Formats: sequence, structure tokens, C-alpha cells
Amino acid sequence: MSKLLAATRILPRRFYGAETTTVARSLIGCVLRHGETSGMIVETEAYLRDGDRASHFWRGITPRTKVIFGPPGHAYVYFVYGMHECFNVVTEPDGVPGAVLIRAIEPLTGLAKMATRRYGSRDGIPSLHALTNGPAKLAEALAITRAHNGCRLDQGALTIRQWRSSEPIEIDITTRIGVSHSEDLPLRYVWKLNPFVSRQAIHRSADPSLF
DNA sequence: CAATAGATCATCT
DNA sequence: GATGATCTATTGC
Repeated sequence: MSKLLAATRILPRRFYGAETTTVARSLIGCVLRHGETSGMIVETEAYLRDGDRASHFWRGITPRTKVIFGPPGHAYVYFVYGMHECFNVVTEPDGVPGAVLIRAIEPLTGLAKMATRRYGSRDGIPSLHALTNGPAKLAEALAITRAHNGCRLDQGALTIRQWRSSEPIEIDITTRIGVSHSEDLPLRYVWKLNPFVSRQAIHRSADPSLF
């Protein structure tokens, strides 16, 4: 076991029972690990109970959203676009819905395995950051599937660990990616200037030279 | 670099 | 029957 992983400790269940926005922000800098593969969380999005039409659960409990209404600290994994799976953590107390989508990680261990899962046995990967800079990309790289839906994150093969960073992490808050409702809510948390985020936290402008 | 098309199916109306 | 918390390849400037 590497020193890197030995220095981490699994987040307790109560960590996830807090407000969804707090959990989303606090997860930045933590380590998501599945077996030999792991990465540092650099980008998250909060999905809320109140006033958030972009969430999967704003209409209430369905077979798919059932786990989101359950106790915190469990995985919510959903399938979209006929081919992609994305990983969330369930937040808020039991009975209160809330979820945080993990949008990007910085690869830490098991790089070769991740590359094989993403690109097969062909040699050479496009780039390191392209390995895990998107919710469906990191799920594939870490082999997180719908089979993990509802599993606990404080025990078993799929865990999230705290990381003692020597320096405080600078976090940018932006609107969320790819949503077509509640687009203006500032619920995306990105590690400022980290090259492994899915998109820069830079605003778009008609004049790119302004940036 | 930016914009767009196509892949492809579970979920809910 | 429409839509989607996406990704990749391709086209266009």
C-alpha cells in the first residue's frame, strides 16, 4: 500500500448527512477509491430538494430515485444517454433527498487499469486528464456501475477518504453543466485552476482576449 | 478552437 | 414517445 493511501481515512457516514451544498464543497480534495484505482475529487455538483428542477428527484420517489430518499453516505448511480453511468453520493438525513454528482477526479493510483477500462488494450491514451475529467469518464475508469447503486461508501470496495491537504483548497462556484432546468443556480464546485476539472471555471465571452 | 451529430436505452409521461 | 446531470468523432473557421 502506498504512503499516499495510508495517509487517508474513510469519511464517516455522518459526513454525508449534512446539507448537500456543504457536502459538495467538502468533497473537493477527498479521494474516491474503488479497489486499486483511485483519484482525488476536483469537481462536484449539488442537486437539491427545494427549487431545483434539474434534479432527478424533484418529482418525488420513483424506483430510480428511491435511494436518494434513503440514508446518507450511499451511492446513487444512474444510467443516461443509452450508454453512460454517473456516480453520486446521497446526502441529507434519512427521508430527505439530496445528491452530489462527482464530475471529475485527478487520477492517483491504478492508472494503467483505468486506461484499459477506458480505452481497451490499445496503447497510448489521448491525454492524462481526459481519463477522468467527466462524470461518465471517471465512472468508467473506476469501474463504477449501476451494480453499486445503493451501496455504502464507508465500507466495502467503494469508499471516499479524507485527505489532509497542506494548503487550503481554492474553490470556484459556477452554474452546473448540461442541465436544462434551474440553469442559473450556482451549485457546481471546482478546484480552482486544477487541470483535471471537466471544464475551466472561466466564463465565456464574446471576446476571448478579455481573458 | 467551436459547434454539431450520432450513438443508444432506461425512465417516466 | 420524448428526453436525458454524456462522450466521441467530425466538420468548419
